[in-house]
Amino acid sequence: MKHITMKDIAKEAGVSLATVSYALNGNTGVSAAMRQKILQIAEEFQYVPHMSAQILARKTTPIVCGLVRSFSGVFSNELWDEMQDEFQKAGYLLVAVNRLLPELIGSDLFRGIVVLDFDITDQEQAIIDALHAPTVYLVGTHSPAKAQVMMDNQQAITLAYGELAKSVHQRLCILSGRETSINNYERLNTVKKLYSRDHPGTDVDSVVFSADFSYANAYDMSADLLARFDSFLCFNDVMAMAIYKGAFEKGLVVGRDLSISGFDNSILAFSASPGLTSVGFDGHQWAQEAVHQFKAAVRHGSDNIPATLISPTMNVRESIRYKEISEN
Amino acid sequence: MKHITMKDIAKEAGVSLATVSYALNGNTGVSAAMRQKILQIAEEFQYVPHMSAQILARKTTPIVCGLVRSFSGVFSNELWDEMQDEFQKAGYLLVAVNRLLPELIGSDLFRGIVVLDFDITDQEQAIIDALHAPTVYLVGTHSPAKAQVMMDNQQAITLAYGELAKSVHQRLCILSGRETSINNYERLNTVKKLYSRDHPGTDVDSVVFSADFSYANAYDMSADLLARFDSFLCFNDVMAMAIYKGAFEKGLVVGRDLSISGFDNSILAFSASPGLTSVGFDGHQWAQEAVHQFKAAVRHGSDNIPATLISPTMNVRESIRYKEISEN
DNA sequence: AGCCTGTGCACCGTGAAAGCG
DNA sequence: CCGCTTTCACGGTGCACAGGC
Repeated sequence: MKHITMKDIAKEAGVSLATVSYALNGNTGVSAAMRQKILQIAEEFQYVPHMSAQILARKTTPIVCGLVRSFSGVFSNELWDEMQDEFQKAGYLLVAVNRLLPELIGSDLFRGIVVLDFDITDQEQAIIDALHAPTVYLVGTHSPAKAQVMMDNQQAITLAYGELAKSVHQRLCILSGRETSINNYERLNTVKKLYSRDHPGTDVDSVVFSADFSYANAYDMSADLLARFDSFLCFNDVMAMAIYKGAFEKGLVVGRDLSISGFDNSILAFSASPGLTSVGFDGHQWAQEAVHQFKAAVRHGSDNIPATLISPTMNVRESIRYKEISEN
Repeated sequence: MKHITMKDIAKEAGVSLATVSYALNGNTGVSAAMRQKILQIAEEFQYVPHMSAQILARKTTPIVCGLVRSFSGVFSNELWDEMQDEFQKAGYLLVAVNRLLPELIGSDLFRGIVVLDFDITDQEQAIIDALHAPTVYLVGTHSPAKAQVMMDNQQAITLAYGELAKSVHQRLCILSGRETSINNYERLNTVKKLYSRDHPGTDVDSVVFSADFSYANAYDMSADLLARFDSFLCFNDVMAMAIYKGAFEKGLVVGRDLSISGFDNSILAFSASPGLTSVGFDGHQWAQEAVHQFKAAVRHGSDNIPATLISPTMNVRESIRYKEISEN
């Protein structure tokens, strides 16, 4: 089962390798008739270019490495699909990798990197930086001067906070995530300001609890928190589900006895009972911006590219019990 | 920012390219001292082999293409991690792609394919078959003679059925998935036999409903189904969550007024309230078998490799209300 | 001459076989 | 046989150039 090469096509067409190359690549220097003939033979032979040889000869590659470790949070199937589409439209091929293997990403196989995941460690950051390859971060990085497409955490958490403010439940608990996360930092910073504005004189830190974005941690804290609070601003959907569970076990009904808002608008949010009100981000827009940034990084390097912010959308479901509004 | 090549190392070490090649590849024909020197220089220069050139020269590649379209079902983050680990141990590098791009998979860049997803279309199947590349299916294929690592659907659905049989709720509804799915076929076939055995004279088909593995479909049917049944054998967790929602909206409590079992043991199952009893599969074992099959496919081709079955595990949570057992 | 069509060949980075003291 | 070098092949690219009208 031999692989078809340009040589086979050249022999069949009775021309040289160079002519075949020109014809297949759409370059000038071949007559329309000859190009047609060559393309037809290529089709007939089911010719597929040898990617490695192309990369070697062209000294560039269309393959983009997507670093994605977890699919359970905001990086959903939808975003994954959108990313593939958008990169493909731009002439790239996106593949996903789980781990930062230097032998892979340092090997000139990839045109660049899209970091589609949370919380790159310093060590991983160092590996990426050492590559000097076009890199786009979709999740926040400690290197602020890099190409980034961030969610607008400030706007998003303001939306969530505002939604809970309309609730009958006013004993607010803020369930935050991992301290090292940029997203967490931005959200926390914003919500602290909002809380301090609305509750002058009270200590914000007394209502902030960190569960590391983890279900298990949030669940462990849930019984205690539910005894003291009735309104929960969760920094991701997973932790919100843990509060659901704690409430369920106490016989409390979400959306009646307490209010919750989530973050990410993941599959958990709409499949929960009752549905979890959650802020999310438009995957299509995100993907488009990512490709846009990537192109810029390819042209000018990853440094000093202004970050793009993705606007959040509020997905209202039934997890918040609103005040009765006296409008007639 | 020039890429370091073997030539640079050769010049630095004062030897030929071939010597560098031998030293780096651990081949004989180099003195221990020279090898040491070369390795040290490579380290110092942070040399990373040019993967494309390696593939071209070696006429083989360590990269394996994982075809994965959705991460929401049984193919979880856990399995993705396990796969990476196991393939890496075996000397391969796994990357994930969510679309069957002929220009990628036909390009000799990949050593083979691992189909990690559900329901390959006939067209996609034809593309894969035409490649004659080592291929392992983790999800069931209509080509039965191919290397496969399947979940033991028969045993799994028997476990789920048996668990529901212990429930106080005996008006059983079987919520099945997509008709074209092999997994669905196997599960349905098995459960029909079990049901017919236990309910002689009744028509199995009157309790089987297909919701295509989809949340929306299952939700649309839920109100009707809940009026007629109180025990739900769901062929995936997503549909089970839709029944949760329908029950919630009717004021019914899962695990008290009705019983449900899921399938996949996904994040939905343990984060649901109450926890969803669900059969799952050990990701580690699955990954190990996949690599084992892949190696066999590399050696002997993908045809006529006996399929491996992965045993299910039953994860009991609180979604089933059991009969009181009079044991003292 | 000037334009068009097609060819020869050096090159990419690596690996393997053959050669040589 | 050891230790190293020379040479070629891998598949494709694209420049420089040749030949025809």
